[in-house]
Amino acid sequence: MYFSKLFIPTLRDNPSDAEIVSHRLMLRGGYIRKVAAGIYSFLPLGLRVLYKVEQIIREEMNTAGAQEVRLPALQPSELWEETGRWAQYGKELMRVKDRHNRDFCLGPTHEEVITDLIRNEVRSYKQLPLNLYQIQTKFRDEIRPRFGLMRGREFVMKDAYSFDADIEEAKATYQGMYETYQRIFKRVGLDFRAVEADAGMIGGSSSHEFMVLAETGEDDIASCSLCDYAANVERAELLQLEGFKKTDHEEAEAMCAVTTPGKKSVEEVCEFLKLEATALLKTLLFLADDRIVAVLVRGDHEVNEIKLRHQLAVTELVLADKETVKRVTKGPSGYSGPVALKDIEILADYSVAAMPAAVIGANQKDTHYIQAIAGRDFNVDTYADLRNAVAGDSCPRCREALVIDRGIEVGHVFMLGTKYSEAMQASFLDQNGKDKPFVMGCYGIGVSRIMAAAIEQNHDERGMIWPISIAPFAVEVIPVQEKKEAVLTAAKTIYTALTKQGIETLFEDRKERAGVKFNDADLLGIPFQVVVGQKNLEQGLVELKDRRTGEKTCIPIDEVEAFLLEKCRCQ
RNA sequence: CGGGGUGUGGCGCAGCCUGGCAGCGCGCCUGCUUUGGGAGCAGGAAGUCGGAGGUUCAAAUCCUCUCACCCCGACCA
Repeated sequence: MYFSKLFIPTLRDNPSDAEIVSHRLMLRGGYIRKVAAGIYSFLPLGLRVLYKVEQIIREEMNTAGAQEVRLPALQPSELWEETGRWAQYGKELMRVKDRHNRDFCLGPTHEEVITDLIRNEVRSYKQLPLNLYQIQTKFRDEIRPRFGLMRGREFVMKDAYSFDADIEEAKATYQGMYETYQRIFKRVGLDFRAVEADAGMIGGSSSHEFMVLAETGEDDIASCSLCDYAANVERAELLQLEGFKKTDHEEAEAMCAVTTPGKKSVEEVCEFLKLEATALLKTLLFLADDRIVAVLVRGDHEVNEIKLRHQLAVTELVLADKETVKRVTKGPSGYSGPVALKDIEILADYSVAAMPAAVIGANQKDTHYIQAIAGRDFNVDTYADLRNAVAGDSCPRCREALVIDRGIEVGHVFMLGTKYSEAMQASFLDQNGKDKPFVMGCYGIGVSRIMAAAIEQNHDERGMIWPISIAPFAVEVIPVQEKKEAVLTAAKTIYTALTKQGIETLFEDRKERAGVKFNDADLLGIPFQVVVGQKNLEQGLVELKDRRTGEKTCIPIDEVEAFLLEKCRCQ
């Protein structure tokens, strides 16, 4: 392709509304343009990358025996009512009405539609197993779309759904998809890690996320420094600490009140009392379905609402508002503590049991208690794993220390079981003529997010550096001093030869100065640049630049083709 | 949803406090020169100052409302 013919509107300055590097570079390089918050147009270069990623996914999914379909983005509310998710999905679901005032939504995911399809068409175990996938635009009205393609309201996703006759087969399918995902992300050229995850809104029994390691990631991943355990922190199980002996209440000092004027937050109280956050106990009130519970965690820990939700077996869980706090604790918010909470259930994280004596809120303005001891000064109904893992916590497998990394979720596989098939009465007849619900799995990949993740992991101060498997072009041929007939002819010859070899090549034919071409080439991040210039050409040489290493080598002009063929093949 | 910030030619910004001809850099168009890392000179086109209302002789500037976008948070006491 000729550069001058392609629509590549590059920008010299950084756009003011792009913060993270992938967003900035995609805008600058003319890959995408914003239409509204979280909604983007893909320009020719961006679309080429998107297609590259899609193609890799297709090839691997097909190899794994999955079949591509295309389900509608526009979906009737009835299907969602069947699973209860019309109500459950909340504001994130983009809802629309047709002219007859009937409710529809723009699909954020397709469990309902696919299950409806299968229950209508599949009757017998002989038609199983079945694994269908699609690559399609999804719609989610995110609370806060951000970071360009990272979290959009409209984005491209590959979603697959598997149907098996029993749990064992479904597990094998799940395992197969897990391995397929490993291959996909490897081919795409990402440094990633598969981690245990919570199933969230999709539901199901087990799930794994595929995380691209990057500082700008929105998730925290806990992984063991010794064994291969890795999990999203919202999922990572924490063990009850062993070997702790409860302080002898008789010998311990009695609890007493101290004045802490205006000190509400953990930091303020710590600073005022000259204590570490580990000596404090936070008391949080939650509205869990229709009851109120109190949760205690150490000052430096955070309550994990997902774990709490599982522990309480409730669907709705929100932190209590200030009014509720006042009513229940009879004290102002900021000074809540467990002592006076006689009538409500009190849960505490395992780590609380290991605290000898703690500072707690006194349910009175400007007052905290010190030397408070669980079991003596206040009651704890249940100890459980209720907090997020932090660096240094023990690995649940081998007890070594966990480390925390940031990650971008690019894939997620779920073992759904019969959640959707039962809710929607999707069943088949087994060998014995018995009616059984399908055992399902579902498998998602954020296709457009992969683009962003790839840039987050592959860039320098000059621009993007695409892995060759998803680069919009493999090679860019750049003639300089192109007024000279020989230079232009030589460059064109190389371009034609490379293209003939099936190497996707961009020909920089613009009438720009060399500096402009070089800078734009580096910005666009095409893996190899072939620079054709007068001086080298006189000696039968051209310059080859590796965008990643910045290394420049002069090679004989008639070896360029073979050289690049080799490079493109082995990368 | 709460907090903070920003809207001025295509892009990046100044001007606003203290009201008085709408500016700068880059880009764009024409011409000449230049040509291996974002050229020089000359000429030129291009802006309802996010929108609505108000105050005023006069509003980008002051007031009110509103919309959009970005960042932080998601009630972590």
